[in-house]
Amino acid sequence: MPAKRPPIPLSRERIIEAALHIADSQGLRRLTMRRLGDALQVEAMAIYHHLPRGKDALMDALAEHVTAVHVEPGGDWRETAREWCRASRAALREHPGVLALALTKPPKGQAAMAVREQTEQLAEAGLPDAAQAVRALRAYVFGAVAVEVQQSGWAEPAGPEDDAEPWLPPSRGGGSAAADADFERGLDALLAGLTRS
Amino acid sequence: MPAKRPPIPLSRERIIEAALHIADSQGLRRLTMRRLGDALQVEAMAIYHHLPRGKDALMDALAEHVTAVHVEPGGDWRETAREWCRASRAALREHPGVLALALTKPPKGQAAMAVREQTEQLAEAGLPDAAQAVRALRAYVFGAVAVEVQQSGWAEPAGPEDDAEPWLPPSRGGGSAAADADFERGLDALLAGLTRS
DNA sequence: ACCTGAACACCGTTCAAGT
DNA sequence: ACCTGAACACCGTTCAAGT
Repeated sequence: MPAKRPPIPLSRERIIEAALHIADSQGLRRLTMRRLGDALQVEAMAIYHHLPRGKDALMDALAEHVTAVHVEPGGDWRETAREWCRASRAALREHPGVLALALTKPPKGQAAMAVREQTEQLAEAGLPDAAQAVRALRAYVFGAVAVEVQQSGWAEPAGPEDDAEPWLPPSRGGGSAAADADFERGLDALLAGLTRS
Repeated sequence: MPAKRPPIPLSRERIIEAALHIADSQGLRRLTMRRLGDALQVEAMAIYHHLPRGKDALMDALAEHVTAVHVEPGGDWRETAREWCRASRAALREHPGVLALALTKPPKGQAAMAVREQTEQLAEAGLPDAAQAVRALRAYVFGAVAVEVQQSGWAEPAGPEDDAEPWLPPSRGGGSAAADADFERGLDALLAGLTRS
């Protein structure tokens, strides 16, 4: 007989990881407490022990996970801003399944802290209205990733056959290299605009 | 006794209207076929007669409704683009409850047609790479509205007391006038960037 | 043609109970 | 402390039936 599954203790981190996998591979609408329990080899009710507010808490945690990024402030404010935007874009693109949450839920917890951190870094580096700049940068990243993911064809039928991969290589409707170039070009333009305001 | 309710025939339009009202006032997660039926004075199952693919079709229709905008092409391409962006922003802001769908679902039907129309108008007006410009403009609007709605505090607790209003006046975290000015300023910068590329 | 009733499989969440 | 079983109210969707 197979060795009895070693009962790895459940944890917030393991739950979030499994939830991201389901959301990215099957879509947010198929992310279910019961399915999540199955993926974790546990009854759905066990999850409530680690996320007391249940599914709402899970959704919040997913948005937070994909949206709480950090960078070290090297170079001038322009370069710091660039790194923030690149890191944010990468985090969002990695988990298209929860993009809707990330773009829609106001930042809480770690995510709110990351926004404050970003604002302070830019202000310290000498940018006059850092709060407004951060809003503009966040908006830029959000919009760019939204159209990239739309164009990639994620959220389409896809059928229940394909299950394992986190997501197909984003090489459709223009390809990743072109998307990268577009992103950097738009980012440069935005940074130029922020300077002379 | 009260006059027997006049049986206004159900229709796709009435269904979508009622669904938008529920989503905007109570959130997408509370938009339910049964609740939607109640709002329309009809059993939930009647809806399937007008939206054969059920809830998926409803979600598609909501995204389409809030995303399929049209403008008449007056002035140069810059002014046409501006009008597209203003109209898109207005449509998205009017229905924060379905913003997640609008930013996330690839355009279909009327929405896809609107994108094509916009591209053609800009190309006809002499813009070299109109397709790329439309992507950039859509991204700009999406991102701007996403942070505006996040900042407005929509999607917060709000409780089930407040039910009637479509949405509170967007006068929080900076106010609508400041948001309008930010939007126009960013739009000008983007249009300038599109010119010299 | 349009709507309803009953039924089915599946949800989120609670609570007492097990270990 | 951590997980389970059973239960409850609610969900999407089907299908045969009513008018």
